[in-house]
Formats: sequence, C-alpha cells, structure tokens
Amino acid sequence: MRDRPLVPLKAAVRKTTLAVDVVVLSPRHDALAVLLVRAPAGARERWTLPWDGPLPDEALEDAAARIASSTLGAAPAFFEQVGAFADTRRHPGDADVSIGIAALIPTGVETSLDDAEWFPLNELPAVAPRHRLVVDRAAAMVRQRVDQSPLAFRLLPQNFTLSELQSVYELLLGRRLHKASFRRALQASYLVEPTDEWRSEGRGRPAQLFRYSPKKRRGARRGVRFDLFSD
Amino acid sequence: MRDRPLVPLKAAVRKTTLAVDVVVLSPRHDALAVLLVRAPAGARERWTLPWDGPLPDEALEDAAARIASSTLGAAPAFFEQVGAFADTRRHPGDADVSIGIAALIPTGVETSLDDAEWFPLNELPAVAPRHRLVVDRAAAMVRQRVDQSPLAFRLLPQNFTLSELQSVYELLLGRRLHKASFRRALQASYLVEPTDEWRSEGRGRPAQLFRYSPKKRRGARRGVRFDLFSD
DNA sequence: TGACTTTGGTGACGAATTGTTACTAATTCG
DNA sequence: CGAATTAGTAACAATTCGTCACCAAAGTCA
Repeated sequence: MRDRPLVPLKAAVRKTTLAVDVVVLSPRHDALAVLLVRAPAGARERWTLPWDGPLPDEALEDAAARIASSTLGAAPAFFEQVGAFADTRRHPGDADVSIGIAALIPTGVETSLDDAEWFPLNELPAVAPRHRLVVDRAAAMVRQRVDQSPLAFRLLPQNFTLSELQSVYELLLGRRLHKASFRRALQASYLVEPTDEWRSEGRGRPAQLFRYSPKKRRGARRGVRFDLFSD
Repeated sequence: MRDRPLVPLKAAVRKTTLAVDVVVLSPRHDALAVLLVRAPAGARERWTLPWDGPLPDEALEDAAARIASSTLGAAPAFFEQVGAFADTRRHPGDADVSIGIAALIPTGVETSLDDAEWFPLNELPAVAPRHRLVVDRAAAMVRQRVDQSPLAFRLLPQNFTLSELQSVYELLLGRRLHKASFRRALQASYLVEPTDEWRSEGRGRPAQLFRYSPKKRRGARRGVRFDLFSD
C-alpha cells in the first residue's frame, strides 16, 4: 500500500481513432435479423455493419442515426448503446475504439436496400471480428433488457395484435410463452391500450389492434428478485 | 425514400480525444459513496473522477483498473461499463468522448488516500458536467442491474452476514426490505452458502457468515414480467 | 443472578400471483 | 353447413409473497 507506483500525476488525453458501429435489428421472416452492408472491394470480409466515424461535435446517437439512415433510407426511431469495444479484435476501418449502438426497426418496414441485406442472427456471414463481437453483444443486450424496457414494442408497428407482440417476445426470449399468462400479465401492467381497429389476417378470428401507451405505474414495490441473475 | 442523400460512400475514422472516467463506488457510512480525486490547481472544479486516456492497445477495463489503482492503491475486483458519452458537456481534460466505467469496492476495505476522498452520492461537490453525468448514470446502472447481476455481492467482503447483504440491497434500492421475505427469496436462489463462522457484533445474537457461491440454476423459466419497466 | 434489550433466524397462514386447462368467439375453407 | 384456424377469457390449482408471531443467543444493567 505504501510503495505503490506514483503514476497518476498527470492525466492526459491522447488521439485515438473512433468508430460508431450500428447494429440495426428487426424481425424478418420469423427471426431477429441484422442489417449488413456490402464491404468495398478489397476488404477482408464481404460484409460489415454500417459504421462511420462521428463528425466533430456530433452526439453518438446522432451519428448512429445518420449512419443507419444512409444505408436504410430512413432513421430508426429507437437507439440504445451496447458498449465501447477497444480490444485488439480487428475493425474493418482499423478503429482503435468502437462504440456499438443498437437500432430497432419495426416489422413490416419495407426498405429499399441497394448494397445492404438482412441476415438472421444465426446465419451471419463472416464479418470482421470486432463487428462479430458487437453484434453478439447487441443481441444479448436486447434479449436481456426486453423486460425492463419497451424494446419489444420498438420492433412492432404502432398498432399491433397481441399475438404479434407475443411472437416478438418469443423471438427474443427463444422460448414459447403461454397465451393466457402473457395476456394477463400484460393487462395488469397497463402498458397497452386497445384501438377500435381489428385486423383479419386470412383464416381465423380477426384480432384487435393495440397500441403501446404506458400508464402511470401503480407503485406496487415488489421484493427483491434473486432469480433473474444472468451471470 | 428515393432521393435520400448519397452520403455513405466512404466510412472513415477520424482522430478523437478519448478519456476513461472511473466511478469507484463503495458503501461508506451507510451510504453509497464515490471516490473523487483533488483536481490540479487551476482546474475549474476542485474535484474530479479518477480518469486518464487509455494507453495504446490497452483494453478499457485494464485502463480502468490502472486508473483506479493509482488513486486507491489496489485494483478493484469488479468493473462494468456505464456507457460512452460524447455530448458537449465539459470534461476536465476536454476529451471529446468519455467511456464511463463503474468499479465496485467492498465495505471495510481501508484505503490510504492521499489526494482522494469518499463522497456520499447525495453530497457530491461540484465536478465537471461530464463527470456529473457519468456518476449519475453509473449509480442508475448499479441500481437498475442489482437484481440481474451479483453487484451487491461485490460491495461486500467474501464473507458477510445476511443482515449486511440486506443492508446493501436497501442502500441500493433506497427502501426497506422485509427480513423473512428477503431470506426466503435468497434461500430459493441458491446464490449463497453458509460458512461455519459466526460473528458477534456487540449486542445481539451472533450472525452466521455466508459466502457468495452461485449454484447451477434450476431451469425454472418464469413468464414474462411487464412490471419491471424503468422507462 | 435475572429481567430487559438487541439482533439473528424461522414457521406458518392468508393474500396475491402464476401456470394450465378448458372453454367460447369469429372468421376462412371446402 | 361443418371442420379448421386463430383470438380471447373464465376459472381452478399450484406456487410465491407479505406479514405476523414467535424462538434463540448474545449484551446490559440493576
């Protein structure tokens, strides 16, 4: 404790190369898919995440919006930071540090993609190791936060059926849910409100459309939960 | 959709100044406290978070360990990223981007602090606006993740009493918990195991010491919880 | 010594929540 | 029309949770 190295003295910033790597996620064909862009000729991998350096004085979420828009044609409505990555894994632009940002796009948003394509998360092509890490962490983050944050609602259009909502949860959680329990829990949470629209989707009874509309939370403070640990 | 600006073309990294800002947290005097270091003469605020630029090829957590060690004399055992911050709030070293990293120190760890001091979170002195944001986000992160991650156990020594554990939870959650419920939930989680030590703390019955020792989780997959939304 | 206080620890009961089964409703298909 | 398909719910059983009541083992103090 006494003979510690006296290093601190002067903190100092150094110049670093920084990239914002955007993980655009959307349910496509019954799987969670990520948007990749075709890499320029000569790159080691054929596909990369949309990325760029932030412009001077540009906030990170603004950079993510700009980057996502440029490949998607429209700005996603929802972003969330995944983390900063500075290990030695290779980045396609050799950035020292990557900021990973997840963007969520609802189902059904048709996109005119020139040089980009949706890939289901379990059928990813080869991407740079840094990008692979960012994608994996983004997916893990979304799956882990799905019941603390209205992420699932960001993967659906404004109006949706309860079956669609349940499907998104099943997609994210990777397991089937029980219909009655799901609806009872949703009801009790006051997170959605019914619209007066109904949708007939081929066979079967038409479903009522709902919208996300969180009400004042009733302050029912519950006890501590030890069963939610993920590590 | 058709006439979108054709900006993407060439992604490129630019040089940026980067800082790692470390939020060292520990329960001190029945409150969650953060470690601040005295700022060099001439700085606008008298106190700052421990911070520095990362060394070339240094991983962010390694940088955080180095920075925390240099003011604390020992490396914290636990780190977690808080996020990246690039808005225009002023950083003491005028870094363009800050990576906020939380470090947790157990109670009872005595530290020989020359130029540093513990401040309870609700009695913070003036710090640079960027640092204020990082501290607030770190505290919010710890409070929010306390029941998904064994954060509370990182704020206690290896061996602890159940009352101490409950106190840490009460500190983090900001409310009293019911003893019997707390212990029943803990029991059911198989997260701790008793040691054969007991501690007599002045008056009252001695308490058994426990250690954190998470067992294989029984795969009791519960339903979706809509009551944990925080926004 | 022996009440009283203080802190640790647990059993048990009613209330609330959750998992499940089974049913009804509204539509398409043949 | 009846079978198939999807939506939506009532109701019951099993489990979990909040609480109260109590017992245990120490220190305090007359």
